[in-house]
Amino acid sequence: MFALVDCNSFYASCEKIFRPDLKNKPVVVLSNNDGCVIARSPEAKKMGLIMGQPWHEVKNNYLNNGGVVFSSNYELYADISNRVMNILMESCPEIDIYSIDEAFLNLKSYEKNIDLVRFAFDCKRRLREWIGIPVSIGIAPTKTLAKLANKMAKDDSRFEGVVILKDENTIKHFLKNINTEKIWGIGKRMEKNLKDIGIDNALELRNFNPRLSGNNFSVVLERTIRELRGQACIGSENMLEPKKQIMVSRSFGRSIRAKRVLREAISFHAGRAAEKLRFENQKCRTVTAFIRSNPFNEKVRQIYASKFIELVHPTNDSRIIIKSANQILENIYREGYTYSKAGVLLSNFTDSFGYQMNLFGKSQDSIKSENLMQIVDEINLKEISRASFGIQGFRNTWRMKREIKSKRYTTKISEIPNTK
DNA sequence: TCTGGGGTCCTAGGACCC
DNA sequence: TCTGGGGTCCTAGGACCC
Repeated sequence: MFALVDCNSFYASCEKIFRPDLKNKPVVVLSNNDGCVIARSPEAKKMGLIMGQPWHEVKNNYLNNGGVVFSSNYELYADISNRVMNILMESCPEIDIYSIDEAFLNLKSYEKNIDLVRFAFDCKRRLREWIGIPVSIGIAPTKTLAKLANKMAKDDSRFEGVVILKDENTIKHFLKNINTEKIWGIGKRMEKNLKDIGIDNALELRNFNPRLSGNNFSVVLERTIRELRGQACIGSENMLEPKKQIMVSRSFGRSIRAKRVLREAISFHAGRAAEKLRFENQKCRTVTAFIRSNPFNEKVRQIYASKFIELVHPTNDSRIIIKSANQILENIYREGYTYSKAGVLLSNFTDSFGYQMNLFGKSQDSIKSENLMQIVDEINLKEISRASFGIQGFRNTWRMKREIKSKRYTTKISEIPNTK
């Protein structure tokens, strides 16, 4: 059996922890640039706000009706997430952290010896009392079913946040009332394809044999079907798996035309990406950069330009990565367009300990590079100051908007809540 | 005026090889 | 007039996820 523990309206709940005055009030959290709504407290959901809705469309109405809003504060959310995961790990060491706000617990080794209902409510209570985060828990024989059980726990208050799907008949009865699009792994596209051949709910999908149909369905769908039948196909992934790509991209606070400003933004993102790469103990061989116009603005001429560079030697040196990204920019930049976003993607990793060196081992250059990067990282990590590279610029005219951010209550000594 | 960011996996099709 | 068969590897792009 797997348990899926999922935090309710995670970002909004994080904001409420340190603001008891916001209890029972609608709270939403916005994406970068204060662009759209990405988390809504139950009260905000009731007001009809939709996930991903552009903020400017709802702003006035929402605020006039007493709604409270925050820019995203990822430092806070990451820290709260760690605390949640640590507590879960104490309940069940075999944990698979799936995202910032949810984790699968593999209960296989001791499900026979514990009362699942009690286990679930204990977890829930602990997270609520010790951290202040409300969660929903779904337990079922496979991850896909646990996901569905979780959704049910969340949507129907009668279950008090916990749903356990165990015996065959309950599962069948339950699946009959689930639309296919609600299933983990079935998106808009697949839902339509299934509808075209007459499959509308999860039970029908469960009884479907994709191999017998003339349509081309991929192995992904077959896996989902088997999972619905109770056959676990999505195992416990090793959470320590290294990343395969690192992306840093941002929309600009305003539209940009000048190459000079793009250069700063691209350099900044490249530097950030290199930093992340070093923390992963990896080196990359491919650097990709892109710039694009605003796809939502029909009035401007559209452009999406991207290219990549293959490096001869794998690296995580900020200087090389920044330089490569700028070479790409020189290449892809076209005058006369208005740009709204830029980004850098690193890929093709080798871990930074073992890779093919030249005949005579490490060159002086690479030792110097490693030492320099280490010092840069230390300065930034300890917040002694901020070490950056000249080309990354100081003007920051492209920086994003983040006007209503809460404090870093748990990670910054000067921002600790003050209750006087 | 104002519409996020960061990932993974899979597949088709091209290049290349014997 | 006639022009094989089978394989691997890589990449771009699609679909999906939170």
